[in-house]
Amino acid sequence: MGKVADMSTPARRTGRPRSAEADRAILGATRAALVELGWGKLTMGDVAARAGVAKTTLYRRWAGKNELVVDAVAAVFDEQLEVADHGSLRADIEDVVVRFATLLERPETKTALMAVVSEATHDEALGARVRSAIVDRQKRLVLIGRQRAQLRGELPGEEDAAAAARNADLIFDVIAGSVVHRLLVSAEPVDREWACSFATLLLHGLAAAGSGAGIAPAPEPARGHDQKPAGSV
Amino acid sequence: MGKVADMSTPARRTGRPRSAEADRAILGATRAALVELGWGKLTMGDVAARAGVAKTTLYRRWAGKNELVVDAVAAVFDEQLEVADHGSLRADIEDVVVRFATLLERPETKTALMAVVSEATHDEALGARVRSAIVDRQKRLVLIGRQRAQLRGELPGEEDAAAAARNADLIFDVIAGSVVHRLLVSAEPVDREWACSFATLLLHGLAAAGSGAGIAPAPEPARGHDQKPAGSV
DNA sequence: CCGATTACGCTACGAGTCGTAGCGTAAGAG
DNA sequence: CTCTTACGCTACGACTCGTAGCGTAATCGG
Repeated sequence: MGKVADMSTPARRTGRPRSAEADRAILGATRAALVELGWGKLTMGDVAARAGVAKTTLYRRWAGKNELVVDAVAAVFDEQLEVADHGSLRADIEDVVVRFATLLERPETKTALMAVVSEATHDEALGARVRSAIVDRQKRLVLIGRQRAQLRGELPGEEDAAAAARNADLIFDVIAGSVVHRLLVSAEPVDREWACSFATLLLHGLAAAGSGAGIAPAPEPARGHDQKPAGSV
Repeated sequence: MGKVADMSTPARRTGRPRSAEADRAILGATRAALVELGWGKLTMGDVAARAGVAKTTLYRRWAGKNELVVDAVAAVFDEQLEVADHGSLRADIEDVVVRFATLLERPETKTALMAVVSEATHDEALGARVRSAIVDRQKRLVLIGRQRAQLRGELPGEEDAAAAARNADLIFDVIAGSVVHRLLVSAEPVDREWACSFATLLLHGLAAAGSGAGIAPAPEPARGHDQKPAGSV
């Protein structure tokens, strides 16, 4: 199921196989523990007890809390990957926003995602794992939506492939970031009204950004890139 | 100096006063420890040692790691609150984006913010503290920017005060969320090019969203096809 | 059926952290 | 000077971590 980084065990043909049911039990127990305890108080021993598994079994499969939680959450994201064609770009955007918000409102994901991202700032391998297991799968939805919109004539086709990729990344960061921030930082609901306002904002931005200029791209040399870090450490 | 939630100690006129220098040393040591160790491995004992302070002193002032880190990070955000008038809405947006990104690229904030937000999903008091100490101060920049743009005639004035507030919240979530996501989740740089693309997206969205409709807000459950943007932009 | 191999459950362990209590001392307030 | 509070220090029980060792269970190749 999850087990994203198990490519490293290609040769294991003999011996007792690992219990697939233990995997399910462990990941489920991890999600349950996340809901009740939160990231900070979640312990490996507790997860093992809930799963009816020895603590050592956990460590045989995952290096630690971080990796375990990534896989536990990734399994949830696997469920929610389909998105129907709603006939218009606006409807598709609103749908993906509400859908993503619903996913984030689940207490398991809510707690875990931010914690894992935080840990990933020191652990590049963990970051890569998060991106491949969770982020990239969501990004696919943006690509699908754009393709549909282009077929409908709602968005202009891309001239440059590189620019298209950059644009898709931008849009994904805007959508996912806005929803996450609204929900987890501002702690306010992503209801249909908000989704509608957000979609309106995005639609106009997209229509313009795709068709080239419109508002002057700002004079470059005007100001330097330099900030004042005002170091305090 | 954060100390956001010390309103609860009004009556302490007698006795030895708390060392203000200890506060500075502790918060500085916390930031340094965050850089080196990250959230996960940061311990109260370590912070105390770095600050040259007894561990008990830490617990006399903060309930635990969460509260301590919030204040330590909030102090950083205090430094970076000014924003100059760059003459155009686009320039102001790009500036605030780059500025915010610079702040988030500092290893202290990078690590701490997400971790604290994660913990806040289980601790409403902590969430409120984060919002009042960090988020709301950033939100002020959005309000200032909008006011300037309205004075310049770049944005229409608001009819409804409630709608104006909702709109400001939306814009703030979009800006902050997008930058955070780009930087911490996608792990890609917020350079001038990205800021420019983002500003373009946002500018067109703003111009349209402010002037009322433009793209039909879509019917509720049974969504049909919508017309394309009326090109008022 | 039989060894070889691997996974599992269990126990135990040292190391490290947590948060608190107790004590004597330092520093302002009245 | 006395009262009150903060500080540094030490020590403590409780807990978590991650690992090691052991006997047992399951599966594969011959």
